[in-house]
Amino acid sequence: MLDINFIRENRDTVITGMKDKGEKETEVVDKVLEADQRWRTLVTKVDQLRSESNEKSKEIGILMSQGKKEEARKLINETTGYKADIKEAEKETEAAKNERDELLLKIPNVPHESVPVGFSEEGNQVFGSWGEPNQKDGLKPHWELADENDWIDFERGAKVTGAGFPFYIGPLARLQRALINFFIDEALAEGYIEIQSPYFVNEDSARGTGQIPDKEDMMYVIPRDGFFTIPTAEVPVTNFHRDEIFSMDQLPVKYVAYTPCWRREAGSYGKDVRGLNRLHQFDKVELVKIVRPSDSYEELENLRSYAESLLQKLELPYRTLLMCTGDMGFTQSKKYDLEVWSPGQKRWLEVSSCSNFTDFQARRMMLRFKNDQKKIEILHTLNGSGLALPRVVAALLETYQQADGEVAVPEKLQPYMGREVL
RNA sequence: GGAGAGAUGGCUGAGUGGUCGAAAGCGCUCCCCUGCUAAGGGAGUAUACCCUUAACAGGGUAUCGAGGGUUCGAAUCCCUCUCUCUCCGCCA
Repeated sequence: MLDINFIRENRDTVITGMKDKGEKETEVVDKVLEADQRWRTLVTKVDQLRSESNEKSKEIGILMSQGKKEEARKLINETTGYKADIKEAEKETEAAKNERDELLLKIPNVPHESVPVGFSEEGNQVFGSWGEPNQKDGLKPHWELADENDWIDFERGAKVTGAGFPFYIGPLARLQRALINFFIDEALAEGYIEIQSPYFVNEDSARGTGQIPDKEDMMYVIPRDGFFTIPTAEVPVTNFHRDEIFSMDQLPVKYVAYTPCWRREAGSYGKDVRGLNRLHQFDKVELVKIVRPSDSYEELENLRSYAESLLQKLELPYRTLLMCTGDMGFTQSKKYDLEVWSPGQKRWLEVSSCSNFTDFQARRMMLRFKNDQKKIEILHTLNGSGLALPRVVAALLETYQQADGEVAVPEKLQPYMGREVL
């Protein structure tokens, strides 16, 4: 959610930002401003009425305590009319506020000036790359390797739950556990605090990080209890500090959290969803930062390069994309995607997405801090995957497959696996 | 799942219809005093929003778990919900 005062003062910037993100209905900006103006006028009116009414009530109180019943009664009769007036004005105010807030939720975060303008994948810029993508023919895709060795069971997963809910068996189950531990240990060495979160969240939390109303359909719902299964640890972990005010010495806050993630992925199909490329349940180690506004873009670069370092340590070639305005999310101001090379499929697979949300999430969550002048300010939030497991596993299997049919274990993972081949 | 108790400011804790955004204590900040330390004295110390102001600041409204109701007036009375604690049951 953007600051209404920011919109008032930067109407054109907001509209340009919306257009750059591919949002057509930019007239909401003026509608918001209109509703806000109406609300302000009404608030002033309500406050005025309440003030008068309070004044009279206070007088009545004084008269009563002095035993002047008759005068008090007279005043009570005069005051009765306020009730209806206030109620009426409150109703209008509430309506205007709701209208304003609903419209406000439809306005996306403004892209940072360093973000390239573009409206599709083509607009993304290759920010950097590492390693040499293996273009050799004849390398097997991970699903073949997994199938030949009975490492992943998609069919039984489909029987037990549904498509996109695979079982991992034997060495592959262990490989996932090794990756989780490896990722968490690396983050701890970088000063992140490990945190374990609930896997279900309530509606307020989903709203806080912006899954509602923008991306409601991505989440599984548990209607009886009003819960959503988390699509990413970002949701519970960022909401952890909802409604809190930090002091300067508590910042920045850095968390690393491993959780499963559930995504409905409605509308996905084709070769994109083959094997481990796209699942309804997957494991991810997530990094969340809560930082001072002045530091957030620098922190984004740190986050990006940290995520990159993980792929380097696993010796998996990758490239980093700076996402263009149109391919970034509703809530982000700047975003990098890390894509690992999949030699068996000869394509890039997204394994991490590092984003700066500036104050967009924090405002809705009332996530604030007291600055040097003891003034309250909204914080900035960031997050990034460090990393998402399935595609790392896919790239790893395909990259480390050997002529003899075995799959080697990357050196850094060997202590976690206790062996050199899977 | 059954029975009971409770929810007040950073913390502890008073307050059962009127000048209560809320006593007191603790903590914290600033000042004074004291050659260090300890003790003492004074002032201050929630959040959101609206209005006025270039700004400093000032005025107003709301908030005592949440929402609704009664009343001229609610922390205080009524209803609903949530959460916490104790006991019983069940259980990884």
